Formats: sequence, C-alpha cells, structure tokens
Amino acid sequence: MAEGIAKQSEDYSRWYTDVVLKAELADYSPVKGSMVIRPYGYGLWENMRDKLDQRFKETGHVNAYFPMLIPESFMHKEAEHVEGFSPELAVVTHGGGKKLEEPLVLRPTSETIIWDMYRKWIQSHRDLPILINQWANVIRWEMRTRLFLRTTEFLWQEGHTAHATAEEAEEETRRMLDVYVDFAETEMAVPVIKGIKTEREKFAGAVRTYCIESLMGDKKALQAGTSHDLGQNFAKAFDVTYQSETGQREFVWATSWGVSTRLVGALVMAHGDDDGIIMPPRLAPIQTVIVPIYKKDDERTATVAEAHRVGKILKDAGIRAHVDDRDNFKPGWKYAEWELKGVPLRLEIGPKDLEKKSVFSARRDIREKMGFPVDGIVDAVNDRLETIQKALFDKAVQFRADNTHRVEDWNQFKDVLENKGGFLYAHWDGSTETEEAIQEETKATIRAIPLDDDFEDGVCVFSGKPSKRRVLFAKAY
RNA sequence: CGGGGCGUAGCGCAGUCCGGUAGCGUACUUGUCUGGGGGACAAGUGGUCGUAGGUUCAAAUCCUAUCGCCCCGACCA
Repeated sequence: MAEGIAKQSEDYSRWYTDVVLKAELADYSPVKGSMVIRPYGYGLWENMRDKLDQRFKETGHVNAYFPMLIPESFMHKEAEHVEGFSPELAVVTHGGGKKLEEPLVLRPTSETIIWDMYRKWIQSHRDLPILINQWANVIRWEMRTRLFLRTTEFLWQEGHTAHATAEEAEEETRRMLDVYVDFAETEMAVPVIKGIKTEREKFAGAVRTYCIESLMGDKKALQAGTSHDLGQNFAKAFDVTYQSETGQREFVWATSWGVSTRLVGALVMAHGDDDGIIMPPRLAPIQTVIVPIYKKDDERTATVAEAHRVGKILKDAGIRAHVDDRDNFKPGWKYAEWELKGVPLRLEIGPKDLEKKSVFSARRDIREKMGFPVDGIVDAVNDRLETIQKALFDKAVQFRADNTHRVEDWNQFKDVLENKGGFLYAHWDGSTETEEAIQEETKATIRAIPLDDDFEDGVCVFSGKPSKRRVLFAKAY
C-alpha cells in the first residue's frame, strides 16, 4: 500500500523504523544510538507531556529541575543502584580542558542527586511529604538501540517523593501507577495490565516496582511505565532523616515513577497499520486535516478560501485542524501522506461541497467516508474524533483479548508462545531460577505479577512446584 | 563485544569482480496540461564517490589503514 514502507506482516521491525522515519517523527542523529525528535514527533510528545503534567498537578505534585551532571561517587552510595546502572553510565572526565578531580556521570536517573538535596531540605515531619516531578533528559549507554523504544538519550518525567511513613509511600506509588493507567487508556487508547515486577526485573534500588504492560501489534509486550516504592533505601544511603511528632529521628520513605518518550513508540506500535500511524485523537498533533480539491484557478481560489474558513471555525473551537493548501501536491498524494502520519480525520472540500455547503470526511482508522453539512461542523468533527478515540481503544482491547492465553503446562507454553505469541498467563513457582530458565529456553520473561488477577492454586508451568497465582509472561521489547 | 550488511546527487540505488575521468529512479527548479486516492510531457539544477595514504600515464574501481551507520545476538525505560 504505502510506498517505501515494509508490511507489518512481512517485517514488523522494518515497518516500525520506516514509519517513524517517513512520518517524520524522528531521524537518526550523527551519534550512534541517539536520535532527533522532529517537530511532528515532538508535537505528539508535547501533547503527552501536557496531559501527564496536568494529572501530576491534580495529584498535588510540583515541577522542579535537577542538574544533569552527578558526582560519580553518588552513584555508589546505594548498593543495588550502582550495580544496576554502572554498565550503562556515560562519564565526563574532562572539563575546561582539564581532567576533573572527580568524574561526573550524566544522569541515567536522578534519585541520587535528588536525595542528596532532600537531605538538606528535610528536618521535620512538617517538611513532608515532598512531591516533586521533573521533566528531563537522561542518558543510558545502551548496546542495542531503536528509535523511541531505546535510545542513548531520551526524554522523560521522573517523580521523586518523600514521605513520613511506609504506608504513605506505598499509597503514592500506587496512586501514580493508576495515573499512568488512566493516561495510557484514556489519552493513548492503549489498554494496559497493572502489575508488580519480579525481584529480577525490579528497579535497581527499589523495594518494589509496579508497572504497566501493553501489547504491541506484533504481539510483543512493552513496558509503558513504572512506579517504584523505594522504601528507605535512598534515605539510608543519603542519610535523610526527619524528626517525628514524638521527637524520634526516622529515615524518610521514598517513591519514584516515570514514563518516557518510549510511549511514542508504544503508540505507533499499538495502533499502526500497513499505511502508517494511527494517532488517537486526544494526542494527535493534527486532529483533522482539510484538503481543498480543485481543477481550475477559480475553483482553487474558492475551495482554498473555504478550507481556511472551515479550518478557522474548527481551530476557534479548540480542534487541532490543519489546512493543506500546498499546490504542488495532488489530493491523492496528500491523502497518502496524512494517512502515513496518522491524522485521525481527513476533510475534503471540493467544488461539489461548495455547492452543497458540505464537507466530505474520511476516517483514518476504518476508512469510513461520509459527507456532512458545514453548518454544525464543530459538533460533527468532535463527535467523529470521540468515536475514533473510543474505536481505537476498543480495537486494542479486543486485540489483546484475542492474544491473551492461559497455558497449563510446559509444552503448551512453548507451543503457544511460538505459534501464537501475545500474553501468556501461567503458574510460576516464584523462584528466580525458574524465571531465568524459562527465559533461557524461550526468550519470554515475566512481564508482571498482575494486580487484578484472581488467585488460584496450581502448579508451576516449568518446575511443577505449587503456585498460588498466575503471572504474565511474554516476549518483550 | 561477536555475526552480517552498507557508505557514490536531498533520498533510494547501479557502476567496483575485469582501472579510462560518474549514471538511473525519485526529489528539487521552470513551463504547459492536470487535480474527488501517491499525475503526464518537456527543459534544467545538483556529486572533493566516508576519510587518509599508496600503486598507476590514469582510481568510485586495485592495495593498506581508518572512521561511521544500519540489521541480528548478549544488557535495559
């Protein structure tokens, strides 16, 4: 269909790269593993950022900014944290032409520098809680990179909160996980599974890591967000204490939570088809594109004018509309381009529409075409956009349901994983050895111990040992 | 770091085996016709062939070195 794009069914990974490049979401930068986010991709990220930021503010958080350079020694203060991040640190050894006395690391995440500051800011229970979020870039020296999904530098938000009690911290961790669920499902139209990470998969330095997992179009899982209960690990490593109401000196309880530009990749892979991206209307940088149709010059003048007039009506009503009045492309070419870019709704205005005072519309997701009167167009477009938003979510839910399997024994596990893919619910004995053995043999990992799953006695699909619940397995990004 | 591929016009590629002074598609510019699903014709613009050195009368092509990127595997949001 679309020119120069691999088919999903033939080479999904190629399809993804083609779409990201051709839709101008991003481009490769001169440095291996890093990328430029182009205006259209950045516009999408800005919309995501705004919707998230709004939710963070609503839950009582404030934004701040901590620096990118961190003394190397900070990274060594929390044992698990060092171990987890050491292999992927980028280190600055020189500045101003001189070798530095102490190397500086480029933040892979900001727990250490933030908790170093929190030590100064926290003395009393009256200083708590601290609910800070920051929007920032981070650097992780990854071996294998992919546009948006895993790059050396990426943009994200990281929330870092400090609390007086373990209960409060745990409550915060869960609250923000739910914020992510709501964001993913409401704005991105991507359904997610809430769960807890296994000991092996949890964040380096956390007591417990919660996550949301989503299913991509190639039936592989993608972690879309994480929320960590850090316990007192960082408070102890950085000696952050407060005096309680009863005068006791106590260590502070911590959380951190984040989502990144990886979500852009998730959105592309959750909804896209062979013709390109399909943007959920609530996040689409352009919600509707208006294409004037004409033959002669007088028609051109009239339809372009009408397109701009309608565009202004829509924009004034808060709809992100764009008039494509370029004269060097034919309508058919424009249709293909905007479909590649995933604009949810296309409006065409030609001579016939001028006569009838109507516009012709085409939905990106199901290709449905219909005309409607210009009179009342704001309501009509809003109605279409809402319908598309819902349809995308429903379709994704159905896709996930079709690709979620309960498996009972090892042969079935391997068979389903190999031949069907998707999410596998299976019993697991709870041991890291089993988890690793399963990955070794099948490449599948435990994505999450689901929060909503019903408990049920059974035996581990691999070891045959007793198990009290199923966990979620999948091949993952 | 192991395996594979590739650096030639903005983009995609041929030419390299077998040295002879650079070509195709597309994009771009101009014009005419076209325009409701990726148009046609015509005339044009555009390249230190990744970089450095060597062999040769002559190097995109042969030799040596070097840099970089992509894909596949081991780590990860």
